[in-house]
Amino acid sequence: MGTPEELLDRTLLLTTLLSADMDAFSERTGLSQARIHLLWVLGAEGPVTQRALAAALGVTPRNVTGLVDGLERSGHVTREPHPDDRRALLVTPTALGAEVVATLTAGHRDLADALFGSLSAADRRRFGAMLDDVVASLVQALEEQR
Amino acid sequence: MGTPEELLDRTLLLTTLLSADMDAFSERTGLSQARIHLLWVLGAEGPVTQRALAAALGVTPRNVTGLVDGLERSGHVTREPHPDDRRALLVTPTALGAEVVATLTAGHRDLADALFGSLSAADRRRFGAMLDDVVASLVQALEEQR
DNA sequence: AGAAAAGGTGAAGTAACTTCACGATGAGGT
DNA sequence: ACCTCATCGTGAAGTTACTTCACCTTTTCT
Repeated sequence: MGTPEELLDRTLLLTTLLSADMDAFSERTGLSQARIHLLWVLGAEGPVTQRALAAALGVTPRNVTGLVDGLERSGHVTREPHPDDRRALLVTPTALGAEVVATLTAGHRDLADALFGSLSAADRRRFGAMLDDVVASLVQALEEQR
Repeated sequence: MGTPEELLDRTLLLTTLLSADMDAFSERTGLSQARIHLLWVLGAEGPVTQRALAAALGVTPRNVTGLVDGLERSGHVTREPHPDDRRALLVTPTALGAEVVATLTAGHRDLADALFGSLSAADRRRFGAMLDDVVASLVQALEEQR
């Protein structure tokens, strides 16, 4: 109990569970992970160009075209002309899209409370500090192997 | 600093980084995530039927057929007849496949050490305990919302 | 022996990705 | 003004990971 590998496995278990949580949301809304992710970014950044979305999502611009196509069909976003640049389009959430975003952020908050709300402030600080260390180690490990 | 939401965000960052690490491995080996996952299970369980793989991976048996097709083409596994059941096939790693599995488990160990090796035993225990609590909370949250 | 269940695959379809080519617009230098 | 070059989005074509449904073969159960 408490070996590095056990900790890693438990962390990986956590990631699978988190992804299960997202899948549940996905099922409830009928939206794919990719489209939810796009809406999430849209909620954080407000109306943006597809190019910006591609950068934020880490995918090619061409792929964003397809995702926006789907979200437009399902009535979650619209493509508005960019006021200053006639090449660009501003992807904008509709009322329905904004509603999903609101549900999304509410779910995020609820999940955070469910997971960490019961911890004492001191424990949260300790956990956060350790998490930071782990993240830093991981970033370093990633850079080294490249 | 240290609010539940910040902790969740940092945890999500950790999952992103872990997935980046897997992507890096994927790139190095030229194998997709799905095929690596299959090989990983194969490494843990030894030669098994496709049915068993489907259950372990949480996908349909039909999908496993396709994944094994790919791994067979790339020379990582073979389909051996099952000694007791002529319907079934035993997916078996080749020498190349076994090598990838070995690299995989070595990478897993190295990553665990890189992330948690520098922590004191007491810290590891504390972190593990908190991780357990968080996982338990998450499991409960998942059950409630269903 | 006969029915039902289990193992694997063909066929067909969806979604998320990619690269490459191309048309339209914007921006900078001369 | 003009030409070049970068940038925004999309059509075309292809890959991979998935799904469901139908089907054949073999095992298992009564």
